[in-house]
Amino acid sequence: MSAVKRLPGFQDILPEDRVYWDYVMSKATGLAQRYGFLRLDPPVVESINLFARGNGEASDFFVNKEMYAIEESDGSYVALRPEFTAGMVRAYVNNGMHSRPQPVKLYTFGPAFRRERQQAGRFRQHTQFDCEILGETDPAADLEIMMLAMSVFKEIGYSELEFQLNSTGCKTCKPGYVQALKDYLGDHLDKLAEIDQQRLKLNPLRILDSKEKGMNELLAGAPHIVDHLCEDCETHFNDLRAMLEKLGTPYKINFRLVRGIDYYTKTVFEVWDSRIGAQGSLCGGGRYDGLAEAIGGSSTPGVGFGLGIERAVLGMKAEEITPPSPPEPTIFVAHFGGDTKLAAVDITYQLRSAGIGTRLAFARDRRSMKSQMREANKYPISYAIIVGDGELAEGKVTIRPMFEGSGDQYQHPIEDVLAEIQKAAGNG
RNA sequence: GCGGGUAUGGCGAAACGGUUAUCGCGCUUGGUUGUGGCCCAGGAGUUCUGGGUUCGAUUCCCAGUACUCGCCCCA
Repeated sequence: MSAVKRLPGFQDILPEDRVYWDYVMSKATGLAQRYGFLRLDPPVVESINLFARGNGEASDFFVNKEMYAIEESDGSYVALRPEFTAGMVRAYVNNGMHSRPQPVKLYTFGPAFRRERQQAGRFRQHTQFDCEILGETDPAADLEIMMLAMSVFKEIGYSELEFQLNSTGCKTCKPGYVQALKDYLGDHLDKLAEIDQQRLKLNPLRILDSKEKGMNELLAGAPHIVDHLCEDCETHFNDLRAMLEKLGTPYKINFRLVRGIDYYTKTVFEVWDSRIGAQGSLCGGGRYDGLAEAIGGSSTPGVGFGLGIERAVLGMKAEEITPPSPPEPTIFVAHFGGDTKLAAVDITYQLRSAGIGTRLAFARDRRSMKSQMREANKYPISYAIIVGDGELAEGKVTIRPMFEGSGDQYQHPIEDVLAEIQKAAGNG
């Protein structure tokens, strides 16, 4: 029988990779806290309605949107969350967080699921760092979200970062723009790929980020949404730009950056690694002033971003950023079984209780000292404590320094081993 | 759902239409009785599966499967 295999699109995060993850997560957490965000973890599973929201037949929706849906015994559907924002807003609404000081600034970490085919950096289970500011319309909140997103990468050590920025308008001005875009593309139907002709009917904004050939040329003459914004959206956009410029933060207006669903409003942004170019999108976010209402809450403005840890780690490796190594035991305790093993166990737990990382040699029977020392040598051990019959009879153990340029081994009274190691390790 | 690429021991590679398929790393055992890193000797691999071509295939062809990259979708 062949071994059970990991599901396609899912991954095992091995110890060597996990240190990258921990690094990203510690930087992100530290920044979020410094910005005054509080952690809130919504559940992994939510009602399908949270994500489907009146988009016609729910089953079509979650099949089309590659969602992991589970049928309950009463015939209703629940889903593994495909993203965080909806759950965060639901939590805000359900927990009456509008009665807290506004805005409410929240962050979280966790897995999200999309039933999609695997490609570079995209998995069926991916892990996100997510931040939201709820209950605030000030573009300074948009700025805060953007700066927080970029700062995570900056702190990790990314060197060439910039924003791609656009506005997606609001229910007042977006329809007018969509019509203008449709009119323009309708005049050039013959130049549209089949897939884009489909999109023209279903979701014309998506044509803006089409990957079909010739789109750069065709879209060069297309209308830009920033020329179609209503007064409110235009002011918001300009205020945000003024703040970015005040901070000297590089950004490019990218009229092809869009959101197709209508509860998205105003700001849309991505953080790009400008060295990688068009494929360099590291994370994205934006404003969604219509979402709370769409899920049945009272109108609450919101802005946020989600950052995929996998993508951040991939970039770290590309940038050759090495995360710090986790602490490892520096003391090794070797023995020869029998009474020496009992003494070794005792010493090991004395050291561990004192907060000293210690590795005990395992051996069901007597094990050769060569083998034990070879084991110790595989780890960053600075002192080996050897509990031998001879020393034990005299109430002593051997302490053998193992770091480079260390001195000779020596014997030391067993009852004083902890103090001796504390002293030696303090100097070493 | 659609399309491209790749499939050799834990990992990275090599080889050839034909006797026991090679190397490095790693793992593991041992090198006299209680001691690391070097060195030496030994140990572990049905060349993804199933067909086909052939006297004979790991090597050629086909299918399947897996992995991978891209498209669709991206809240």
